[in-house]
Amino acid sequence: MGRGRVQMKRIENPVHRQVTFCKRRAGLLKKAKELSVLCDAEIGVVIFSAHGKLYELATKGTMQELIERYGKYTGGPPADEPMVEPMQDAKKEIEMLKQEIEILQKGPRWTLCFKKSKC
Amino acid sequence: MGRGRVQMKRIENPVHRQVTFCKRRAGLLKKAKELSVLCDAEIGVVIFSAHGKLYELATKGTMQELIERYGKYTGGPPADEPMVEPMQDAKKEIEMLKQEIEILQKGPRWTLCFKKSKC
DNA sequence: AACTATACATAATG
DNA sequence: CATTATGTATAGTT
Repeated sequence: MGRGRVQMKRIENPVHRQVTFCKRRAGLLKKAKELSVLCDAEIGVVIFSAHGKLYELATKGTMQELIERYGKYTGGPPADEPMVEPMQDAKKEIEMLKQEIEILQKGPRWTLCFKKSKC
Repeated sequence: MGRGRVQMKRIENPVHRQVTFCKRRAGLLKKAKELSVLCDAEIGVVIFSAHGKLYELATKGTMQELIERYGKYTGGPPADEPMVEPMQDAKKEIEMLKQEIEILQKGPRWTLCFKKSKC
């Protein structure tokens, strides 16, 4: 990619991470669309950001239809799985958010503020 | 890409199309995994080839879990179970922390500010 | 967000 | 399947 190599690990700087998320998300969806058109495939992409916002793409029909097709392919109606211990997840999330706040507060003010970003 | 440009239309030559499908499918899944790791996102990709074969990727948990999450997000919580007391507190705290992060991120209304000091 | 320098993906070959 | 020439994606910068 751009300048210098990229470590395949979570980007710690929140601003940097957010910018990368926007750019790469756009790139990924574009690639998915291309693959679908070039090779006549039906593709669905679902992305939940770290903060739980949903981004999606379904290249033919709707995501619902694709999910149905997926369900049929993998074998029948999905059995309800017991949720992972929600409380544990919550605590984990709280920790991460606190950490992020700390980074934001410490962090230098170098970046740009995209006030009306689509991301 | 490689040599020469690529028309964004279905590749007619079946052999060529199949090769491209394999390569780009691998590339797409790799990109998805990278985005997930770098930006801490939960991503699901479902690909049905032109001949109906399924390829999939879920970066956290299973595809089923992701589909469930998708359903909840888009359809709203159908029938919420009563939350346990500490769970409610946790949710509340998460909300507050997220709000704080948002304020911190959007905070200073700027233009360009490359200095580490306030502008 | 626009720009630029590079790393990467990949179409065409071998 | 390995190589390689080129077009893209995108990290860092401003």
